[in-house]
Amino acid sequence: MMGKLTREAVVERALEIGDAEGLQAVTIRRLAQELGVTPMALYWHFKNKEQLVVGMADHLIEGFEITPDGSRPWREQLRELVGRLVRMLRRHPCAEAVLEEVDKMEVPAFLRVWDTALGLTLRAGFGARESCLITRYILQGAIALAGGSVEHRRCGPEGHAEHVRLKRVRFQSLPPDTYPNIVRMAVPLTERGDAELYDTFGVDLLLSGIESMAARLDG
Amino acid sequence: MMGKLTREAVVERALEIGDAEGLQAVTIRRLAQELGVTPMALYWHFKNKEQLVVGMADHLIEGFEITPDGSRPWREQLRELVGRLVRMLRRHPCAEAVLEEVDKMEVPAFLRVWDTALGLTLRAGFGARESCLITRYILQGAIALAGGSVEHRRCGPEGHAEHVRLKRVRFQSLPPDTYPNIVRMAVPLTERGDAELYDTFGVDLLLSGIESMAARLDG
DNA sequence: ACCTGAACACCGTTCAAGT
DNA sequence: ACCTGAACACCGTTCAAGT
Repeated sequence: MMGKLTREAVVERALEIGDAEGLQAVTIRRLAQELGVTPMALYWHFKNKEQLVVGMADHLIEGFEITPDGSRPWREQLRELVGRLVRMLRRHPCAEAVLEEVDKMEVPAFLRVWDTALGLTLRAGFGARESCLITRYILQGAIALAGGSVEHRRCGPEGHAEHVRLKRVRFQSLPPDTYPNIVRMAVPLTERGDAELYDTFGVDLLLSGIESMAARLDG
Repeated sequence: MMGKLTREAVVERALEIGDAEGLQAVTIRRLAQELGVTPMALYWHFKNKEQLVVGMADHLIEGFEITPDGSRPWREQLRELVGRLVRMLRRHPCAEAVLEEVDKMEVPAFLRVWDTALGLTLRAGFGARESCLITRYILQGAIALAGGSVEHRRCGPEGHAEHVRLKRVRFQSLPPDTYPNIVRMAVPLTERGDAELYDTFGVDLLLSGIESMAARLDG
């Protein structure tokens, strides 16, 4: 057809489908059909479906351009790293699912982020085992937190609004004596467009845990 | 066969398979076969596979027995809640996958936990929107953190040890100039048996973030 | 109420073959 | 090197039918 079937083109198409309809809609056969090609053609470029998802993850994280800088404070750099992760996760509705499904050890770009985060926490004065736990905490935490702020854009913005309304109604019609807070807070629970809160309060929340643990080290 | 095919029996068998071989091994057909029954028999007890996974999630969280107690400090109660979540997640290797796949709104036991957490953060003085974000952060964070401390027990403890060794070798054989910290920390990165660190330092990490944000409210 | 049998529409993947 | 065709073993699910 038009142009060549390249690895990158496949991955980008997969991300489009995933962002629009959820990762479960990304299927070898569906992907092949949309690319005007036979399903088996994809097996030339990817060993199997798992490697395709690895490719998607790598494409999402690639280009974060983290430059470890010994002169800047570690908090600042860690915050920047987390901020980029969070923003990417909100741009791509399927990113959370991709990063959960994938074996992160197979994703070069993720390993780079991880390595940078490790370097920063070690510099903060944490021990080896604590640093491992902290980096896992912060990366997974960022994914979980930012992922929660995203609804799959199944059918454009109007479908999204409808989806929110439906969810709210379901919360409100729960038995109020067993779920008093959820029923009462149905509105704020379903408000998600609120990107600002995630970028400030959310990232603060993630990092302040680490910072207060670091303060205990110094004290 | 022996005994009746009950909803609970199906869910428990599904959890056994999931813990032993991973959630992707939990299949309607496989489950039916192990229960000595036709695949379609399961559709009498569950509307579809999604509802089966909901049942698994509910069974995992059920019986947490969270009793909101106005006289105890919120930090303490929140810590207890998170501790129970973390311990359950380590007992059940497939719990993380189950809780990620499922729509948590459909899981009554999870809604109870969520409601309790909401009540506690509201009592701590956070606003409605902040409380929603914090409870999402702490529940998702606990899942992510504890889930990371678990390897699927594919083939007993000896297979597990072999799996860890293999992972370590893969870390060590990465290019050291692009992943210096990961290569250097290959050993602590792959040590996971270390339950104690997760139960103490890990939970501290999660909660100290919230506590320091709460301190800013008072200050 | 509880379960079976046969069928449908979908998967991922292999393997030999084409150009 | 890059793609196709046919086939295999597996899914979840429906629907009519049995007891």
